[in-house]
Amino acid sequence: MSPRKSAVESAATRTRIVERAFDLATSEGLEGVTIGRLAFDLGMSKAGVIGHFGTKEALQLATLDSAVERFRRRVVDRVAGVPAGTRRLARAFGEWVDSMADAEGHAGCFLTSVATEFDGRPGPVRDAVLAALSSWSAYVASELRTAVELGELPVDGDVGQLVFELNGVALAAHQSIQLHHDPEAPARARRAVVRLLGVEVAD
Amino acid sequence: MSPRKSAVESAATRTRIVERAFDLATSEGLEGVTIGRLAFDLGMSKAGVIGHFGTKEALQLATLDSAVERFRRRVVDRVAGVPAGTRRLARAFGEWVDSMADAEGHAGCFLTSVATEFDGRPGPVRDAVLAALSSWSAYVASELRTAVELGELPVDGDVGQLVFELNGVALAAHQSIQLHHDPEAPARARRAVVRLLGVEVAD
DNA sequence: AGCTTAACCTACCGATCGTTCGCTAAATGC
DNA sequence: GCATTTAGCGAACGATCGGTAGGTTAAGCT
Repeated sequence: MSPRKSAVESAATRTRIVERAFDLATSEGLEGVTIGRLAFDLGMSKAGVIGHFGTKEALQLATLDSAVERFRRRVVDRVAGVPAGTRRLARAFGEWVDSMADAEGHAGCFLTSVATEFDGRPGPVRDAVLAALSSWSAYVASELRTAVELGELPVDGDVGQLVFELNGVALAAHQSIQLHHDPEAPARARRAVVRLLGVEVAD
Repeated sequence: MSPRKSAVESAATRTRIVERAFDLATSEGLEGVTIGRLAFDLGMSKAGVIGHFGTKEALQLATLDSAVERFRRRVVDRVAGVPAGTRRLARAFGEWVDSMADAEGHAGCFLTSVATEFDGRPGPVRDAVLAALSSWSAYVASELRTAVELGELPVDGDVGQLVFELNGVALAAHQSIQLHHDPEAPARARRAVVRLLGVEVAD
C-alpha cells in the first residue's frame, strides 16, 4: 500500500507524527496521546510510528520541543523588531494570548496544559517543561530589567513579582479560553498587561 | 481476609476510596487514577472498588464532588465570619493559596489541575468542573459587588475584569507551587491580591 | 551491479485497562 | 428464625497499552 520512503521523506514523516501528536495532546493531554491512535490517524502501523522515536517518552519530548519551537516563532520572533522593554513585552503577551485564541497552533495553551499535566510527575518530560518555562520567565525578567534601565518602570519595583503576575494573566487567559470559551479573554488579558506594565499597546 | 461490612461501614469504605482517589489524582491527574491502583492501595479487589460507583466516570465525579466540598470548607466557610467585601475576599484568596502550599489537602490545586486536564474533553466531568469554577467566580463577583456598594472599590470598576485577574493570581500561585516549588509563591500571591483589592490583610 | 541502511509492515508479546460475572457471607428487614 | 439485601471477593472478559521480532522493499553508496 505505502511505498518505501527516502531519507528526506522519512524526516517529513517524523514531522507529521509530531504535528499530529501536538494536535492530539492539545486536547487529550500529552500522556493521552497513544501510539495506536497516532498510527491510525496517520494511516500507518504502530511500529512505523514508534520506530522514529524508540520510546513514547522520546516522542513526548520531541512533541514538547516542537511546541517550544512553535512558541518561539509565534511569540518571541514576532516581537524581536519591537523596541525592547515594556512595549516589546506587552506585544509579546499580546501575541501569546492571540495564539491561544487561534483555532490552530495554540502552543501557549499546549505548554501551559502540559505544565499542569506533568507538574506532579518527576521525569524528563517534567524537566523539559520546567526548562522551557524557566527560559520564558528569564526572557520576561530580562525585558523587565531593560524597561527599568529605560526608565519605563520604577527602579524600586520587584521584577520577580511582575513576572509572577504577568504569568498569572496568561494563565487566566488560557483557562478562560480553553474552559469557558470566553471571547473577551484576550481583551481582558491585554487590559491586565497594560495595567501591569503601564503601556498602551498599538497592534 | 476481609470481613463483610455493615451499611455504615460501606459508606466509610466509599469515603476511603474517594479520599485515596483524590490524593492520587492530585499528582497523577483524574484520568490517571486507576481502579487497579486504588484497589491495591486500599487492600481490596477491583470489583469491590468499582462496585461503589458503577463506572470510573462516576468515581471521577464523586472525587470531584469531594474536592469541591473540601474547597468550600477550607476556603469559603473559614472566611464566612470576616466582614464582606474586599477584606473577606482577600482572606479567601489567602486561604486558597495557603491550602495549595499545604502538603495535605490542596483542593485548590486539585480543581485547577482537573480544570486544565479536562478543558478539552467534553463530557460530564468537564461540565462538573465548569459548574464548580463558575460557582466560585460567582462568589467572587458577588463579594466584589458588595465591596463596590461599601465604597471599598470604585463604582466605575469592571467587576468581570477583577474576577479575571484575581483568578490569574491563584493560577500563578498554583503553577509556582506545583511546578517550581517556589516558597515565595504564597507571599507573591498575597501581594498581588492586595494590589488588586487595595486592602491590607491581617491574618 | 552489489551491498548496506533504514523505513515501514504484519504479527505478536506481556501488562494493564475498565467492566462483568457468580459467589460468599454478613447485615438487615420482617 | 428466616428471607432479602448487599459489600466485597476471585476470576475472567475483550480491548488497548507500549514495545519487539522478523520480514520486505526501496534508497543510497561504492
